[in-house]
Amino acid sequence: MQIDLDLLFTWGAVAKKYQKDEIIFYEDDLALFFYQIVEGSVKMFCTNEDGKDFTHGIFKKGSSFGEPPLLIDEVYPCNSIAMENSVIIKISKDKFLTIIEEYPEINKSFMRLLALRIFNKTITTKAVINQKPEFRITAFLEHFKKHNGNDTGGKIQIPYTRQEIAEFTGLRVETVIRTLTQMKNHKKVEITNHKLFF
Amino acid sequence: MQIDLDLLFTWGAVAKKYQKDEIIFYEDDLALFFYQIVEGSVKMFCTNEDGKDFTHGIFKKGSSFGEPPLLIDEVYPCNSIAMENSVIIKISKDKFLTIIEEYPEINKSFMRLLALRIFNKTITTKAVINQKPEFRITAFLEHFKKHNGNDTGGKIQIPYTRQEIAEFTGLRVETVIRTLTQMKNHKKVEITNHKLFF
DNA sequence: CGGTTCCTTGAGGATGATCAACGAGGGTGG
DNA sequence: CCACCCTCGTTGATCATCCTCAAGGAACCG
Repeated sequence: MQIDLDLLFTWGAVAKKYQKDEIIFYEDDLALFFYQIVEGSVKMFCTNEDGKDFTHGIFKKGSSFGEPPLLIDEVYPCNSIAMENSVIIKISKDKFLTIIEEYPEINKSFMRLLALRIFNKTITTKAVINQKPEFRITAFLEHFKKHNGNDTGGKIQIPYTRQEIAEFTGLRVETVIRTLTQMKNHKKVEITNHKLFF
Repeated sequence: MQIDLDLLFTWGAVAKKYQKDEIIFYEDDLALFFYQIVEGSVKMFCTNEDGKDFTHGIFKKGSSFGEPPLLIDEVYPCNSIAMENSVIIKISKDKFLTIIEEYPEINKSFMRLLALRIFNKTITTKAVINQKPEFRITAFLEHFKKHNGNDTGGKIQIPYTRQEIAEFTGLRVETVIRTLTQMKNHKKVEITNHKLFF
């Protein structure tokens, strides 16, 4: 979703700069603000006791993130971090809740956004529950392509490192590498100069 | 969420009986109706190519289910099945969308429901991504207790079979059994007469 | 060209899945 | 009341595979 910036500022929002790798909020923080990315990108992730990160999602310019806990007086279930130098607009929970009550169009598109998130999480869960690495990776690649692909049907480059793919799929780097090598041999992906195409 | 039954009937909803184990909708069906349980309970699940089921959620009397695809013109990502003889009220997508536009209170509580679903799915994903069976099972048990527990802090009986726990956690029955036995030895659960307490 | 980050490979081990078999309980019908 | 069946719980042995640890190579950038 994208709420108009002027509208947000009218309601008292402020923009804040975050450096690359700066944490925006931590897991277990109480949710107090609505965040929308003006410039840059943000990753939501959590770390388990083994020190292994899992990426719940990446949000780009124009997207909001971390809204669900606002509506149910909950704490954040994961951390969020700026993946590059970013500008993020924030507005207090109360004002955000007022905005989605006052503007029917925003209300509708926000509701659709939530529905889409649930839908995507269901798909992700289906993929991640599957033990086979190739299946998980393929699901991730398809999801990426669906949301970022040109519709020509041709292969597109995947702009993530093996480590990042590992964090998206809940696998280890080495497993990702070995699985991608197999997939390359089976012509399911292309790898040129270590760059991955799907 | 619970929409008032009279209201739903006023808008043209109809109630339908489903036998135990009857499928309500299939994965990949286009979403055309809003469903709310009047009597009985419903499971959303999907089956992977190994024939292993994963349970995405169980919905009880008073709950609605399968709403997200309605809002985004999508197909269902999983199947739904009546877990017992049930009565379910259904109303067309268009009428449902009108209702949530017309009634601010319903709109708000529906939005909160969606937010809660996202929140819970995030928690579930965190648990399921963790390879350790004990962690996954504990997360499941805690989730169950949180939503069904008396607040006395005492142990409650878990009304699911080992197979059902396996389907909730993405593990195999034998693994669930062995893990539960270990947890019993470590006093993390109680097992009396094969009944499980947490 | 030195450092950093990312990619790759190999060997070994841990562990969950799989397969097979049996036990336990509850309900039903004779 | 008992025999039977059906579902659920349990156990053991074996297998497949992902993770782990360790090492080195390739690309990129100042």
